[in-house]
Amino acid sequence: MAGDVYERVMDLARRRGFVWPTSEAYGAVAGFIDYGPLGAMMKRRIEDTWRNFFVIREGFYEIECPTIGQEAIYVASGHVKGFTDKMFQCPHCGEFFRADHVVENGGHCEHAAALDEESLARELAEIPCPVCNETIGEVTVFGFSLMFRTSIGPGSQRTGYLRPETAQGIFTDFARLLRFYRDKLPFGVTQIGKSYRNEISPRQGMIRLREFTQAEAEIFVHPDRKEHPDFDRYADYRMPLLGYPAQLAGTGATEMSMAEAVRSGTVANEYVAYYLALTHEFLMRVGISPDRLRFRQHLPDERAHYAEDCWDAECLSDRFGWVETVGIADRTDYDLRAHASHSGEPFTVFIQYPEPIRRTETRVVPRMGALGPRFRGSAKAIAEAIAATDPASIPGDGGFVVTVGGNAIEIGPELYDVREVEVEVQGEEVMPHVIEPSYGIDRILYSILEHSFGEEQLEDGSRTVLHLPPAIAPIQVAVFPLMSRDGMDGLALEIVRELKSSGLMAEYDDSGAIGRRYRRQDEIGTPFAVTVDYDSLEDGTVTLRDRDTMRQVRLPRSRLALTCIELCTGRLRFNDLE
RNA sequence: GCGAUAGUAGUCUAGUGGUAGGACAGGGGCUUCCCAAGCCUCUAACUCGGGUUCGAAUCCCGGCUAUCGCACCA
Repeated sequence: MAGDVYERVMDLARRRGFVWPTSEAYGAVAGFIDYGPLGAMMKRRIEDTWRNFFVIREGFYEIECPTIGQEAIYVASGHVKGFTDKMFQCPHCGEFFRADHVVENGGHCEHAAALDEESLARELAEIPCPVCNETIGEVTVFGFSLMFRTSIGPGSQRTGYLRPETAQGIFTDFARLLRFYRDKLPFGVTQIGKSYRNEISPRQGMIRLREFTQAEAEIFVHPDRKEHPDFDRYADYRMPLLGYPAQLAGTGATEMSMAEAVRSGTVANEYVAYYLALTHEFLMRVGISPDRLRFRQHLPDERAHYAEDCWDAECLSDRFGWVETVGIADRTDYDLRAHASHSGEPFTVFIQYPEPIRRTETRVVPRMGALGPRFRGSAKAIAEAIAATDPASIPGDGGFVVTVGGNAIEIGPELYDVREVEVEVQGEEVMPHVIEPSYGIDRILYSILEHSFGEEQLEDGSRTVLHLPPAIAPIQVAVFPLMSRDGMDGLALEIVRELKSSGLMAEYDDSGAIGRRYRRQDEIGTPFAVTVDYDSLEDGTVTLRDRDTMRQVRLPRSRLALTCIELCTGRLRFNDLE
């Protein structure tokens, strides 16, 4: 068969209804895909497995925010400014360039990224084009935003953006989420949904999409307590880690336990290590092959300046090489701090001390008995101003001036006392740090297809198989009558109904020879096939066939549904039945 | 985005300025059958738009998509 693995996998995906180009009736659009019947089913199963890990097991409730957000959110998050490239087109040769890069390389300016469009255009006028070498001359510099922009409501009064990541919804809901979790750290919140990036030139199939699905968890932790309360679960979990020193030295990944990884400083803290291991377990569960999976630490210049540590789970693709499918970062308090300063809301948690801290402070205490008669209605405001005065700023002779309502008021020593006061501090406001595991569902789904894709030579011919885990396979059980006569078809249909009512996705097929039907199901990854034959009519047994080994066992129909459920949930393996 | 190349049933492919053919897949039947068997039969295509021409799937221009190279990839 022609083509590389990517081509053969995508051909299968199109033909059998996993993924195809969008809106082909009008010509497809690059960077957008449609999930067909089997793909949508498989994607949902991946998402449900993810929910099982993060929502059910970790207890991080899922929320759902709009995909359109008002401009202020993305001004605060830095996307409006940082997610834009200033570009221009050479009027002579038509090439597009990053304006700041050309200006910097032209030697005219050292920090061109800080210049506005007009200044960049002025600088560019004198510079030769890097491609055609003509002096650029008069040119327009425009911002190319990777965010899709839209307007909210009639009259285009309000700018909105399609979210470039799901995370911001969780950050902007922080105060309500904190209350939901009853004001305690740590807590985690998840969201699965579409995000949008207007990529300049998306050309890697499902790998770089303009609309894609993210599954993100934001875990809010105390900045000084990055020991994971459940770290024991993964302390001895071993997996290969490719830290940045190893990348710089050109050595390979080192296998180590998570406890060792934290102890040796390879991974910054227990939280990051915990989610590295959880991610490893998750990816294997959904069908990523462990020998085509690695965890790579970001190099210091690759990492965002605020991130304390950042790792990517990368899946090996035959065509694309190592593809980033999951990012796990300790983002510190960067996001919450940004939203706090832009919104004016606190974005902090009040952490009560185990014991209140008592200390003595020197305070200026107003004498209300003297202030009241003298200042009457203004006395309260003046007393507050006096109390707020720093005792150290009061000159030796005792008099000072406070400003209340724009009026300077002379305060004599008879109006206040300076004395030692005992104060009790119950706790402090803390801005949590954020641990963020962020999963690219589309890339994971593609990687699973590629990793599970097999073309096998058999004694008589060949077969194409997707070795999908049963929990991910779109269809779990196929049911065939050996022949569609003598009541075998009726019995098979009855079995399909029974399996479906047990919650399994079952499919009936009586078309063509039995071998052909097995092949059809192999190709879409259906893990199990049930065949109804003449014996079934006699004694009520059926055969159950395993996709990967092509072996069969015979079992009574009465045990079929439960057996299939146990096989699909992994409580039972097929060779336990043999 | 720029440049090069390409686009024929679901898939692969033949063809060429004058009737678009095959294989596989798919549907219906026959066969009665446990790993793509056989026979009959049916469905189904020239990427889209414009131009040249008596006539265009074929030649020209443009769009779209794909592949490759360049640029881009927070």
